[in-house]
Amino acid sequence: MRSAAAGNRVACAGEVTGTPRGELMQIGQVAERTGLSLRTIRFYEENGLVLPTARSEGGFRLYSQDDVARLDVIKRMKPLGFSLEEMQELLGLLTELDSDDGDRAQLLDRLRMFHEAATARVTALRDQLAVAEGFAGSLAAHLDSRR
Amino acid sequence: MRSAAAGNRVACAGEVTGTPRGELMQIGQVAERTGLSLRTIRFYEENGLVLPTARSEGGFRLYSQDDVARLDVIKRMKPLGFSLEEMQELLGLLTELDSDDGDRAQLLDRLRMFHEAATARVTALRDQLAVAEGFAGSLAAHLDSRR
DNA sequence: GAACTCGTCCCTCACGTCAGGGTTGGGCGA
DNA sequence: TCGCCCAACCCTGACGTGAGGGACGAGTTC
Repeated sequence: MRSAAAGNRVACAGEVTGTPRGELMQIGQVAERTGLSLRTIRFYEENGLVLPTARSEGGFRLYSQDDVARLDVIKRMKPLGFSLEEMQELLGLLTELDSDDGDRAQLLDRLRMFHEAATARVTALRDQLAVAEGFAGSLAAHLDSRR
Repeated sequence: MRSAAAGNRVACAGEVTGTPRGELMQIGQVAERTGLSLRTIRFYEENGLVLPTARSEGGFRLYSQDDVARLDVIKRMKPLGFSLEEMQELLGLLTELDSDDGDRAQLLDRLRMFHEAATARVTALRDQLAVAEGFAGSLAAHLDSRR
């Protein structure tokens, strides 16, 4: 299905491979880079998580390198089981901290709460892992005894 | 919410604590024991995972010790991310193996496949945990540097 | 009569999937 | 050089799914 060769953009002079910095890419390329599905990327936009930097004349979404970075952050957050709403808040928090304009102390406080939630989720994940390992082990035991 | 004290069954003579073996309990007690919600237990029944051993005259679900054991198995499977359908199959498999009647070799083969799937899910969980730890760590780093 | 349970209904979340149509840009004929 | 075609890509909108959550009015049990 995915025919990578049939790109509709000819390589410019000096361009070696992939998309050069400063260029915008459309959703398919972003999906390839991030490993997210088109639907997922659009869904994140619907929910205000990552808005494409631009749109083409005809309405195609055009993403910058920064947009892709945001998507990567989301991808790294996912195993923590945060809701989209929480991810949105955290993303906003991080960009606000980068461009210092808000109430620094309050921002850091909120960030600390996220960190607490994250570590809590990590221990929950560890517990889940232990249960999972236990179950897999008991399956193995069943197999051994019934051989 | 969960009022443990308000049991609607009076203790019989000779009964010290909890529900004695051989007795049936209704859904609330089962929920307490398993840590599953009433809704979840009913949902599992709807999907053929755990049917109550009996019903009261008036239609209350009545569960045996074995039923509770099945629910516990499900609870232990959950972190592996199996679907309800898969859990149903695995439960059936196990009971078929206990009461030996079917094609033993084939049953064991299917069990082996479950074991493989389980170990695969375990490694996936480990990966997720690693990502989660990484993210939590980067949050901590952010906090440190912005202090 | 208080606590418990029943079945039924709609709600949520994070997407998947389908349908039907529009856009992009290279290539080709004229 | 202009126009058109075509494949590949993309759009919106709507409905479906999995695993339950929550509420409700009525019935049951003790």
